[in-house]
Amino acid sequence: MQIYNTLSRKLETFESISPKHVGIYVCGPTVYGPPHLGHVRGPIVFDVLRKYLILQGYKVRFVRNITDVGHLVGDADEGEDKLAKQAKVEQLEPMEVAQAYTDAYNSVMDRMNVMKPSIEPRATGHIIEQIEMIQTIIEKGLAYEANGSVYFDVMAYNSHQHYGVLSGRVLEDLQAGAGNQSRSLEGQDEKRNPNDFALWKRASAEHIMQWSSPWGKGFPGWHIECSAMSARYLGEQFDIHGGGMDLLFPHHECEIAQSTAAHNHSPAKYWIHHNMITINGQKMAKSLGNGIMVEQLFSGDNPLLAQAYSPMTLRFFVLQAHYRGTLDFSNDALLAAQKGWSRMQTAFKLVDSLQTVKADASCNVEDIDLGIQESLNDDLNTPQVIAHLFELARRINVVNDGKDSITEATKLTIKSIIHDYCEGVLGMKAEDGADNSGLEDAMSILLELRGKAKTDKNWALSDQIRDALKDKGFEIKDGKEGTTWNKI
RNA sequence: GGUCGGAUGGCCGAGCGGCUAGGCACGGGUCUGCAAAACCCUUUACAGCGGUUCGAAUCCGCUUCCGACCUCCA
Repeated sequence: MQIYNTLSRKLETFESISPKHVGIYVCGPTVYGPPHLGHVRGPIVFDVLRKYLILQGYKVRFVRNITDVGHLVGDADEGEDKLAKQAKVEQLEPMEVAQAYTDAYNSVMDRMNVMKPSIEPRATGHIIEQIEMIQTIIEKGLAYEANGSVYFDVMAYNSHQHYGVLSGRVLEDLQAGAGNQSRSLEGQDEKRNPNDFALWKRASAEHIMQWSSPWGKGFPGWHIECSAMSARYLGEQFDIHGGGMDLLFPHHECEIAQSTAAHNHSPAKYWIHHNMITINGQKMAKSLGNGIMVEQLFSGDNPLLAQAYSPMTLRFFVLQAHYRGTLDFSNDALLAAQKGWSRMQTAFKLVDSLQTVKADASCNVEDIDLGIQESLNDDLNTPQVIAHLFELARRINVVNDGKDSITEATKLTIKSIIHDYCEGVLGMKAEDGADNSGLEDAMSILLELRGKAKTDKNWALSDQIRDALKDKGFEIKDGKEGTTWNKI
């Protein structure tokens, strides 16, 4: 498989560090608010990657953290701890806030059919590991304490290593630009160099979340948690580190610096970054007020939405774009995804009832099977995979209409393509009202009555039944072999 | 100001030197009491200007727009 490595800015052939085992670390959410659309892309993309690796026979350990240590809020909020701030507003304990939003996040992940991480470590549960790692870095002379805080010494590090390998940033540029847009950060004057970043921050008295450390009461810096937890669960060197492009700098750059400082080598072999979801061409951000909560999408309760969309529609929508490009969100785009996914599902449900022939079948499906594998191997090109699946749906329909024929073997291949790639790798599972118990009987009575009305050419009545059922969410279809129904 | 990405048909989105995805919407048809569903057909788009090439949406240069990031804010 070819995969784009941000570290080299090139497509590389994926080779796991140890045979048949893959370690993946993905930066998880900071749980200080309900999940929004932007939170959804990364988990889906890396879920697909994980599932594809599993399909290829790899044993995957997938670690996704929960950041429940609040970090400093930006300029407007006077450096108050994010979680602590929200806690005051809501009159809750910080950990209660973190727990509630962690649950909300995981619930969304479940509904979107994102596999649970193998390990889901919390930052607050790994304070000791973080402190130990900071100590190691200090011992190596690459960090220093100042007034109860510890900073990473970027200049010292850069004299032996390259600070900027990942993001392509040059230290001089950073300094040059620093005066321009940079905010006035607390404790800036304690640093030896403005580029130094915090490993540990001294906590002020009103800071709710704080821990004892060799440097006094405080809390860990933003970047150190991922370094400490990935090393703890995946080792000092692991295969894949994933995250959003917005984390590339400074977060991932700092992770590399910290890990390299502590362990003498770069932590991850492949760095994979997905692009952002935009609304009207702009990144979704709280500060821009254009965020759509995932719950709102599922309920339709947002001015930008004409209706509610299902979790699988969202997933399909995300997968219809390549992970490295931005994806522009709109109601129309979601609607298109919903209709497309629905059509594909309808066709795939037909497979079991397809008639087969012994020989001389006019329809074959090998090319699709191969095409999908090629697309997946080509930097996880899910839009192409979906295009192939639509072609498969088309062929199924043609066979179903009796205009083409397939052998039993082809039918099995079709089933395995759907099973392995659509349900498996893409993680698209059928969505219909599973709870139809008793409904069948009631419905057959209605349809019988309607059938009678039709025989009597009482169109008014038959249409009335059909329309009324449609209002309630049941669609009636008159086919050649009788009438069928399904939940919309 | 610095760094890095983009600009593709009505919309969303692949493609990244020749074979010109896919979905949705639109139009025509088959089927149908009418619908729905399904199938078939139709529609040659790549910001602008130069250049390289037998050949460019794809490579190079310039221009114009747009976006992301720039240190404690996924």
